[in-house]
Amino acid sequence: MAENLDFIREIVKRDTASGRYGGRVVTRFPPEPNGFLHIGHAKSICLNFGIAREFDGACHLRFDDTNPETEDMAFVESIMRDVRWLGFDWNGKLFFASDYYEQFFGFAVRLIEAGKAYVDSLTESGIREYRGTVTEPGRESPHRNRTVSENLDLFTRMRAGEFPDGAHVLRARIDMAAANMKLRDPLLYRIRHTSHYRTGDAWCIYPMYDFAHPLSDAIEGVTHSICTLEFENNRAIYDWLVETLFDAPRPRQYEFARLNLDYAVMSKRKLLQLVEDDFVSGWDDPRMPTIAGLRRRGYTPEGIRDFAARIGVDKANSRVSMELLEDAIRDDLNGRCPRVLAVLRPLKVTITNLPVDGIDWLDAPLWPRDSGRDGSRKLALAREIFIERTDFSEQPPEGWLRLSPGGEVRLANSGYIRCDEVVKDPLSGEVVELRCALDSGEDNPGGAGKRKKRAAIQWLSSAHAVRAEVRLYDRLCAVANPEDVEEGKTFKDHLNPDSVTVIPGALVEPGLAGVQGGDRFQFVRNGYFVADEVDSKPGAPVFNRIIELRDGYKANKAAPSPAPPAVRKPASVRTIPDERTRSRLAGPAQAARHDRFIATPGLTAEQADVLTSDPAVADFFEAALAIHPDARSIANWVVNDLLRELKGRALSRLPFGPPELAELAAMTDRQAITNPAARTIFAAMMAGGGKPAEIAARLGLDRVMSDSEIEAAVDTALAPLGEKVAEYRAGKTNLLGMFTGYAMRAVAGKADPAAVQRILGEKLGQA
RNA sequence: UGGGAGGUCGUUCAACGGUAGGACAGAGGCCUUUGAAGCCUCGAAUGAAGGUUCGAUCCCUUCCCUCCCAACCA
Repeated sequence: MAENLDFIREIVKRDTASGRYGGRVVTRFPPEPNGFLHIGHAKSICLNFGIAREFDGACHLRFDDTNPETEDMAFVESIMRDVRWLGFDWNGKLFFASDYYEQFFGFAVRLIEAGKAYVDSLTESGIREYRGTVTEPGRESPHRNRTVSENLDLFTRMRAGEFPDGAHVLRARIDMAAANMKLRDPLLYRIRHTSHYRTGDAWCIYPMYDFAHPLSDAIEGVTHSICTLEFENNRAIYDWLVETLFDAPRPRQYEFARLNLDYAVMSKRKLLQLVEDDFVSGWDDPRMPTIAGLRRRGYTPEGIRDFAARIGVDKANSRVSMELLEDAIRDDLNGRCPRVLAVLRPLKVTITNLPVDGIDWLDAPLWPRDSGRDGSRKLALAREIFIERTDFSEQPPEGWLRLSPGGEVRLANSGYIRCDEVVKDPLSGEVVELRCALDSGEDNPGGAGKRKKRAAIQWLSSAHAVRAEVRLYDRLCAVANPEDVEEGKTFKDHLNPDSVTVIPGALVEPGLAGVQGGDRFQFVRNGYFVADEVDSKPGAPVFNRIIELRDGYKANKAAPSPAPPAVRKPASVRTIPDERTRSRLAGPAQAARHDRFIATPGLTAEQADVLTSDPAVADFFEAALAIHPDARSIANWVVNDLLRELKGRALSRLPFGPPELAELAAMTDRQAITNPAARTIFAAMMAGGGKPAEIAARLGLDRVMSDSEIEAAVDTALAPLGEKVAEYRAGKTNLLGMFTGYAMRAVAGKADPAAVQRILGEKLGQA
């Protein structure tokens, strides 16, 4: 397994090690069957199924089908196909939220019976009004305090179909004033007199995502429920439900950043628009970022999985550049595609020194030399051939390695041709034929020098080449971030009008006439191509360009990309305790205390702010200060160390009090213990309480090393680092930090850092 | 403006208090019967300010910036 795990795998690993779920790891991929999967889902699939695979667990495929209005069996099937194609298997763990409807109903009834859910009869807009806003608390619905029996009666009748859509909803009774809007009595059930693609008309009430999802996870024994960032606020509901309805160990939700790709749109809504407006040929159009589209485009599951691995998993919103995907795909294709010749835009070349009827059969390897793979096919070389129109230039730019009037170029797998004559259409002036002479192609060994460096171009005998349709694809969008559109425009205004180029008259080797849909090749110098699954027919091949080859020439000649817009760095702001700070203080007593702290020698204004932000913290500080009257020292402990630990718990539940902290500070200040030792002791106090002096004695931290002891320790630490020490002495002075780290570990907190550094400096100074 | 989550080379991910590293992209070079592939070299970052520490990308504080949340969608 990889050295550096992403934060989710880190959690899974920790849970596995601690036996939290008895060593079980169960993830799930839970799509709603209302559309096609896209590359963003692939990230999630690779994550969920990948974790299951790596930790010897299971990943369930569960269809989150709780909305009868949008879902369909066809989507279920396409999703299953796509997951399998990507190379994952749910091993029979196939589930549908709709199979849990009866259980869901039972859980809802339990919630009602416990007084934790109620039937609300407000209208949709009424509910919205009562919910409040992000800055104002909501108000309780007039129906919030219905009796249990009334709720039960209403809910049962909702199910029985006695009410029209929208008449009632079931809501969790949580907190209408919660700062987290999601917690303001979230809806659990709504009435929908609509047939469901699986349950038909059996139900007319349907559970909401926030209800169905956590329950499904818990029912299936999911351990790690991994979803995208936009569900962070929903986690509170998730936890509330699994905690009130299920026993430990409960599933936990973790969120990661969804994938955004440059030059692509990823939302189902937008993708649907592209299909409906006929901008693309369908969900599997080779330009679509759907799995079906990528498959038809010729992308490989291996390449996509490699891409998913390369982008990693994190919580930072990001937009991955297309190049990363393309590189992963190209990398995979490079190892698996035989090389063949194709001429996309043919230009006739007559080789004047070849006989009219003569044919040379050349042996041409299918794989590049460095691949180590064997295999070849015969290539016919005749008097009339075609080369790529773009491989000839009448007025070649500097550095041109291809053909030009009077110049020569190598024919792939053959010799050199020299362009003796350019034939043009008298009317249009277009070049229609080149008349060239072929020579053996050998350099003059030891002779008048080697030939000039030349390209080796693709070509095809006109009598043997087979016509093929070739489709070249470019990015769908003209801008990197189509989600970010200016006022009055939509993403459709930024679509690339030239995202596909069809070349009906391309030429390929005769061996490609009978390709099967899905066969992939590298057309030398033109890129990787796949025979189209749908349109390619025996005798009439159709190829999609999967991806171009990297092109050093084009890259060189490309216009320099415009400098990214300068990001304005925010001006730095100095913190000054001001009126705003004071207004945050809870009442005049705190304000008075704030004044007093500011006036206390050794305390900074900033510390005074922090100390008074919570009266309990201020109390703690003052109590400790009374025992060890060094304001600076106590404040540092409280502000830096105590506050950090307090993030997870209340001050009242601290396993020690102000006297212990004061004692710790005092011991440190009178140098009875070293600073590092004090920190170790603090950690021990946090873990289990106790007196600092006793802990110090127990851990052997109650004495400070002598210089000779430190020297011995430093020697030991430095011993295996000879190479690094040499580098240091050679001038790599930033290694000092590393040496200090090793040395500090060696003295285990029993030495004064200053002394360690002094001795270290002496040792390192010695040659 | 309430709550939540984020901010490391151009991009993306590492570094879990101890040498800021990889990949993609970029520049230069080697090699080459693919201007491919491969190989080598180089440039390039911790949002800001304070604080704690021998030492801070990492811990504390404040500020700035970005994203998410007020569907009977998921």
